[in-house]
Amino acid sequence: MRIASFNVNSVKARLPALLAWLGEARPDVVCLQELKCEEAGFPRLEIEDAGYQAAVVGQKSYNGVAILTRHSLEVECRALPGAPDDLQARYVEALIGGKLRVGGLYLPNGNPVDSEKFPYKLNWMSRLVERARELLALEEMTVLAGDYNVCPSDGDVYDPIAFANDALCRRESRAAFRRLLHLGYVDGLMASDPGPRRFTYWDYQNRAFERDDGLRIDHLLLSPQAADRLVDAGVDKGPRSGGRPSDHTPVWCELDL
DNA sequence: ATGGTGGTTCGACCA
Repeated sequence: MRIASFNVNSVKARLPALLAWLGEARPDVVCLQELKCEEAGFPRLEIEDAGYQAAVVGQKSYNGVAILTRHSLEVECRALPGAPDDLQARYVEALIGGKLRVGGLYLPNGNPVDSEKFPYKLNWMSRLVERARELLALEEMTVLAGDYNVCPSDGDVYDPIAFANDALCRRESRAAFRRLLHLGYVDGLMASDPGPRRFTYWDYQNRAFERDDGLRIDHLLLSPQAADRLVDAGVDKGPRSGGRPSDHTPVWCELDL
């Protein structure tokens, strides 16, 4: 079972590239972020023609997440618990094939750090830690996949000094990410394929991709039951290399179920 | 020193 996360930066603008990648990579499950459309505008027919069911949580213009799968799909959750007045479309959770739980998330960016956006990010992360704790108690195979907007360490940043005060690298952001690891979740890519410069995002500006000036901010966190089944993981730079790319590229892992 | 990219949406915000 291959599970991937892909921030598409508009599912409509990325539809040809997304369909091409689904056809080549044929993942069993894909978590998408930054759909930038409401559920009614999601290209459901085209995705279904490619062989995927979709659980979609959207909003106009910003954010938006989905879980696509070639297997059975039961939606468990359409928002992160703990803030019923938070209408930002950033979390969706589903049971895949009746045996794998997948949470797809788009964590707030948090910049600039002196605005209300940074405390919103930290509050969102606290709620994610609580949900992750609840899920751990179920003792299921679970994957929390998405754009975390956190570089866990300086090795995940092409220029750590320039990003030292960025919301993606701040001590508070990294501490909250580590709380997920301390609960017992495993960083799938680091467990299977560690090493420097495993970036998943490159800015559109300054030829960042060509220079490999990137960040590792897209992550797959595995519950112990899922981590015990981990056989491989990687970053697929193909979609970032093609025409009209997203600024992110997919990260994936394979579980032996 | 400035602006540099791209998406949504049509001025400005977000990343």
